[in-house]
Parts: sequence; C-alpha cells; structure tokens
Amino acid sequence: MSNTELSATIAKSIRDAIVEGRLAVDDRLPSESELAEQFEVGRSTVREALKRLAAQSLIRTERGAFGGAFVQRLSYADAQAQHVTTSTLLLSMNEVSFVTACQARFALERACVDLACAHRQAADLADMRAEITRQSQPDLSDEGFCASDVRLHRALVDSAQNPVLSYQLAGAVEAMQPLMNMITFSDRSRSEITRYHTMMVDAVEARQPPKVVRALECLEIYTLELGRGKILARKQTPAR
Amino acid sequence: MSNTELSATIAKSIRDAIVEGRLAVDDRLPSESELAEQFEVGRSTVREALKRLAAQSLIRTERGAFGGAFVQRLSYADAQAQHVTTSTLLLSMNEVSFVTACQARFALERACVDLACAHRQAADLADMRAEITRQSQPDLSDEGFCASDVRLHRALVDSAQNPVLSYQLAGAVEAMQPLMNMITFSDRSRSEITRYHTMMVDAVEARQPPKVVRALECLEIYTLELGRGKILARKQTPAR
DNA sequence: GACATTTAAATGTCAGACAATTAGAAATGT
DNA sequence: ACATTTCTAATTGTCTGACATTTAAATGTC
Repeated sequence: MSNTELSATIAKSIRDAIVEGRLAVDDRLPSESELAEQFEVGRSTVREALKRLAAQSLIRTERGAFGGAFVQRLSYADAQAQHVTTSTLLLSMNEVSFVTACQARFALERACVDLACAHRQAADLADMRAEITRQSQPDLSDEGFCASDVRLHRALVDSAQNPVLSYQLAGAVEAMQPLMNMITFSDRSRSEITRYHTMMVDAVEARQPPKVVRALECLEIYTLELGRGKILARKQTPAR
Repeated sequence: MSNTELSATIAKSIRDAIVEGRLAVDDRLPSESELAEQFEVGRSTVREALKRLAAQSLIRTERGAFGGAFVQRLSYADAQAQHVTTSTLLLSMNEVSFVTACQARFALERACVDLACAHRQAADLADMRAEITRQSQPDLSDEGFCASDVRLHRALVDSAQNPVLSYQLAGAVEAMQPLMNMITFSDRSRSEITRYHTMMVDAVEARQPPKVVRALECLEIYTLELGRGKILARKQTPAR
C-alpha cells in the first residue's frame, strides 16, 4: 500500500466514482487545479491520473474556457476496440496454441447462430454475400482475404441484432486475425473456405441453425488442418 | 490531426511498437529523459504517455537504479479484469435492456457447454456443487447469492479447460452481475434457480451437452421472468 | 568473505511558467 | 437593432528545473 503511486490512487478514486454512478455521463470533473487542491497533490500528478482514465475511454478532455474533463459514455465502438486490443495482445504475448485459440473462436461464434437465424435481415445476407464475392477474386492478397473473412464473420455476428453479443464476439473474432494472417492461402484452400462460407450463409438465409453450426464446424476443422503444418513457433520471445 | 495531443501520439507510437513485436515482453524502454530527447518533448509529456500505457497494462514501471518502464506480459487475469470493467461500464452507461443483456449472456455461456462436458474434471464438479450448497444457505444475503451465482458459472466456463474461452466468457458473465444484483431473490426463486443449477451440473457430470443447454435455457427464461416485473428504469442518467 | 556504506540512475512529485484553445462578454460598426 | 470584431478569463497542454524516494551495484570495512 505504501508503495502505490499517488496518480494511480487518484485515478482509482475517480474511476470508482464513475463505476458506482456518483459521476454520471457528461458530468464535468473539477478542473485540474481544483482536483490538485482536493487531493493535496501537484497538478502534474492529477494530470497523470486523468491520462490513465482517458486511456480507458472513461473521460474525455476539452480545452478552453468551460472545458475540462468530462465523464464519457463508453460507446460500443470504443469498448470493442479495447476488447480487440486486449485480446490480440493476450494471444500474442502468451503461449497460446493455435488449437486452443481456434477452438475458443469457433465455440464463441456458434453462440450467435440461433439468434442470427431468427433475426437476420436482408441487408445482413447481402453484406455476407458481398464478402464471399470479394473472396473469390483471384487477385486478392492474403491480407485482403483474411480481412474479408473477418468482415464476413462480423456480419454473421451482427445479424443476431444484439449489440452486446456483437461487441463480445466481434472482439474475439478480430483478435484471431493476426493468427490467421500467418497462414498463406492457396487457391485450393481459398475455394474450400469460400464453399463453407456459402454453406453457412445459405443456412442462415434458410433459418436452419443446425446447418449453420455444421458449416462452422467444417470451417473449424479445415482451419485447424491448415494451421497444423504451420510452424507454431510463436514469436513472443524471439531471442534469449 | 493538428489537435492531437503529444502524449497521445507518443503513447500510440510505443503501443504500436509493442503490438507489432518491435518491443518484446520484459524489454526495457529508454528512460523518461531519453524518450523525452528522442521525441523532442518534455519529460512530463513522456510520463503522461507512459501512464496511458500503464493503464492498459502494457507496461510496468520499476523505480530505482536499473529501473524504468518494461513491456509487460498481459496475463489472463489482467486481461479479464479489463474486460469485466469495460463490459460493466458498457452496460451501465448505455440503454441496454435487460432482455438484450440476458440474451447475450446465455447465448455466450452456451458456447462452452460442449467443451465443458468433454473436459470437465472432478475438481470442477466439486467447485460447482460447493456453490450450489452455499446458495442453499437461508442466511445468505442477496449479494452473496449473486456472487455465488457468478462463481458457479465461472466454474462451468473454466471446466472447458480453455483459458482463452474462460477469459472471454468469464468477462461477459461477471459484467452481468450488477444487473442481476438489482433483482431481489425470494426464497422461492432461490430454490427454483438452485434446482436449475443442479440440473445443469448433473448434466455436465453425465457429459450430456443437450441437457446442459436445456438447463441453461430454463435459467434464461426464469431470469427473464424475474427481471420482467422489475422496473427497468436504468440509472445511467438519473436526473437529466 | 560477510556486512555496512556510499553512489548513481531512475522514477515520483512538486511548483511555476507560458502557450494554445475556446466560450462568452464587451466593444464596435452598420 | 443586429452583426461583426475584439477582448477576456478559464482551462488544458507543455516545458523546465528542482527535489524526494527507491534500488541495485560499487565501494569500503572488518
């Protein structure tokens, strides 16, 4: 306790006030000088605390007269961005096997199948079909293929029309992209994947959850197969 | 672009270096003074940037000679803590209906059923049964009941033996707790919930995924029913 | 060789200054 | 009366220099 830095303590104090609702969205915090007085610290210490909160999208700051720090409404987009960053780093900095990550990813994705079949709109289907078309272009780079893959799965998740679910799943799916980028896709594997994608979207359109699940399972098995040969020598501690 | 603060730019620059692997785990960053020179800014600006990174658990700082800022390995625990905070705030600061949140939560939880049945250990079952026993104590407070509920579901998720899945799901489940805490549990509803919990654990022990799913569905329906009457007047913007 | 002391490097904190930004008030012009 | 410009005050952003604190390593002492 004695070792804790003041700026961390102050950040925690303010964060608690926000989490517990004592500070509501768009409320203005006291100015930096006032906070410095209240907490009996220097202004720079307060500023470090505020930067910590800003890094978590808990506050935003505005300059000028009547500016200051305001409690920020955490948007789905911000929350998802943070989730993606965290998940990506977690995967890249720990010895996570390709199998474990893949298993988790597809298990999670299956979570949206029932709702997707129930609530999918024409626009969702169009989005997904558009990505499948893009994936069939022969001049698409590997990165482009992976990016399109992510967008397709993202569209599947969104078709459940549940923003909370989208936030959770899209984060998980996007975090897998760097791992997928390690795989080079031959013409053959591309067409195989696209075939499963088509199966999947057809089943969503037909509102047949078990068929969607089956397509996803095919994809999972095939992805694992593609990843198997791949050297899983991860790069997180390259030398020494 | 012209409006971006220097400390944010510097933080982004270092964050990119970490994400792209140019800085590996436990690498030491240059000292604050050296960074200040390199980026041609004052030391306080560098410090604000470092605090932003520290808030995301991307670095840790050590004091004293040969101290400094080190790239930190993001642990599952840290990642999950961040996920819980983010998810909780997302739910508390946006107009998310109880139904939407509940739907997402149970859809996600179903994602671990197959793996849980396949890989559950005796210890997992023991953990879950222990929580059920605790929930049957009549002198347990509502908060205690909810906390035990979270631990039970957490144990279910962990029994899949997939840390990536645990991280994702545990975050989602824990984030729902504040919403659940709004419900007061009568003796009758407690015993009803405990009954479903027992069904669920029995099915996991018997390795019968469909039965687990059915128990979870019962729980979801019953939870929704309990939440329905509840005033869903959310507190995020109490008075204007 | 074991223990105590000193030293140097680094972060943590503070105070004071100034620049940049911005909304609103005041002044000015028509 | 209204529009435009200028001024003003509040606030964040940045820099500088100072000092306190912490810590590992170097040095000294027995």
